[in-house]
Amino acid sequence: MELRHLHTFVAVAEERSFSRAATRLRTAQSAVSRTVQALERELGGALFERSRHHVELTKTGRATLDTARATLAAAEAVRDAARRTCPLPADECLVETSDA
Amino acid sequence: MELRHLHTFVAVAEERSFSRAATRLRTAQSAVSRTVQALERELGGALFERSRHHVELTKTGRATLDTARATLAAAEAVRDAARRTCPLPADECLVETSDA
DNA sequence: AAGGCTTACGCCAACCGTAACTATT
DNA sequence: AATAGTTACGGTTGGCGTAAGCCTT
Repeated sequence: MELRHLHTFVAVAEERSFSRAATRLRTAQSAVSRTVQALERELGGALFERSRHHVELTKTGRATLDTARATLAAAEAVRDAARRTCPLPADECLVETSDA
Repeated sequence: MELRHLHTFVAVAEERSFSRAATRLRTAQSAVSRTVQALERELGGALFERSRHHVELTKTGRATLDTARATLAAAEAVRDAARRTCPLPADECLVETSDA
């Protein structure tokens, strides 16, 4: 499981559409389809019900969505924490931030 | 940024050693080195001070460690949520978990 | 000189986009 | 028949392991 998978999953869940998610993510529909499939395989359960009317979350999908969002938010917190400590563009911090 | 990066970062931080982290992660030292470098580049700041005595966290590294752990825990929560809803080995849930 | 982090190199696996296919409305 | 998701295919990218390099102790 990677953040990329979760990002894609959340996009599809919110758009309730693979194609709209692809547009939002600026990628091809096939990539979205494959990424969701990979995640479903890894988690051992379908996340979306594709057949009947349109795309909707399965029970597993609904149970997973909140934690997926929380994970993405946590990842953003990592970026923020780093940025807060080292707000420079790059080089000076990369060479040495050192300690207090 | 991917979960793989964070996993490696946390391992190095806990072992305070790239080589021991590599052993723990069952991978080569060079892979650990490259992964940490990639994360540092993306976050825009060094996470470890490698030169003086041994390997130790920089200020940025310390600020980032907790959120990195939280992200990994959140990712585990995703797995747990899915497993809880769909506790089967695979196929039945993959075909259709459906809703209530 | 030995241990440990980094860089170079070659290989392999994974991802992506295009395009063809299938199914549903 | 048109829209939407999946599968196939070829190309590119990225990560890993081995091995050589470099620096510190």
